[in-house]
Amino acid sequence: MAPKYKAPRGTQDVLPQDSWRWQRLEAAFREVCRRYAYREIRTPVFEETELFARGVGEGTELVHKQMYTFQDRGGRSLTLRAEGTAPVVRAFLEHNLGATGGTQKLYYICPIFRYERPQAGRYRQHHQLGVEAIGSPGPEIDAEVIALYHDFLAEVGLEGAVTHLSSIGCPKCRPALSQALRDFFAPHVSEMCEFCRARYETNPLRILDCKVPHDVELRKGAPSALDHLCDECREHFDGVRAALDALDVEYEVDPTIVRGLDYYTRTAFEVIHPGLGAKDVIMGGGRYDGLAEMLGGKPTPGIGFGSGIERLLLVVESSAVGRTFPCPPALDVYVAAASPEARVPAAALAAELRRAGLSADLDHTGRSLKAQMREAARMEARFAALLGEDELRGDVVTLRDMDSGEQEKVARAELAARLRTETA
RNA sequence: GUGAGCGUAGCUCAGUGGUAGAGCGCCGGACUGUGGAUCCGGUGGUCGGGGGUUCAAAUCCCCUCGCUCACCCCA
Repeated sequence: MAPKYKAPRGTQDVLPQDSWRWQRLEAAFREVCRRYAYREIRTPVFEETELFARGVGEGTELVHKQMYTFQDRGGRSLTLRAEGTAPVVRAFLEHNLGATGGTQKLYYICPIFRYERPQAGRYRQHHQLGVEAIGSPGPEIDAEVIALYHDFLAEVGLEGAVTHLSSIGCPKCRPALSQALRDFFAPHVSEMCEFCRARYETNPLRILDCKVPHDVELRKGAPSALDHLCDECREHFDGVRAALDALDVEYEVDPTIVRGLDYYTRTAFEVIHPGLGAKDVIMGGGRYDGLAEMLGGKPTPGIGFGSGIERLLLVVESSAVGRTFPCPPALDVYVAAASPEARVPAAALAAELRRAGLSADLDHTGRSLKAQMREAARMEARFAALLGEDELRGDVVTLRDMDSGEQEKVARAELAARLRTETA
């Protein structure tokens, strides 16, 4: 016990017995992105600190105290990717991806770093899969992005997720909403929980997101974010709803949705999956029409989402989907040496089978035949190929079906072809 | 950043002042060339780390690190 080194706090190793789930999830996402014609973008794992500070917002919790920031040897301030959208928009601007006109549709699967206290479904290094559609202001693209995610969940086989949709307005209509909320809550400030009293000052929208029962009571009849949208934002929101209906995407209108990053405008959405403790949001996203301009580019609308892979896997493992996920790949054949003299020929046989496209393994530690057979069973090998004195003399192998226990002698020259048909 | 619970074998855990244990796993044997069943044997721990109290500490006290959950916030 007490090994000298452990993975840093809030990070984790994905071990071989788990990594196949990651691969399965990522493959499903790539497949759905392919159908929707989103193409992968890979950005650096660190960026100039300024990118996040500017793009995400100086006053946000994320920038204020959650960034992994360091100085490199040249004195530059760099920050591990704290969030998925700003780097993608930076790359979009840097390489002038908008030059071709139309919408740039991009997806990513990458690690995200935030200095937070870890808990269920929250890590200092976690991984997100997400998309960004840059260049289109219309509500149709908002609906497409949400539909893509729904199709992804269907591809994974996950049920029970609920999409919450709202609009948080634009810089033109948001001040009116904040003022309306302050007016409404002003008589009740002293009754509210300590956090909501702070929210009243900093961001009254967040009072709508509070879970304290008394505060939930207080906000009955409170102004809704959706009631104070300007005409353009209202029209856009209605357009998103109409497009979602046309695409047959189910959702709930939820005006309590709040965004933690400054760049969000208009459409905001979250996908919730219940039964995972306090962290039940598996996907969050929205529109960011002002971001490109904030980063020094020309005004370019955009929308996207990020979804936490660790949380998705938590949901998958606690639901029936775990059973529908394909099992880890079984081994085609385990080559067992019945005697020390057979070990080198066994290695040669394994190499031959591998070159024929089969997955084959064998013992490298000189264990007994019994132990080799145990290992074959543990690895869920479809077949075991036994090689001993008799087999070497007759240029054959004893082929054992690990499920039925039946075995027979097969000419070595025919083994690969035989196994290929049996395991096809 | 705040609060609570927990750190004993690879895993799950028992042991609350007196020689560190069980089950599972792993290795071997019964079956001298054959897995998943059974039985037998074996391997395995600076009891998270440091300091203190005591004749004696896994056990009591202090500090520290880590894990877990919750708050804040978020994927």
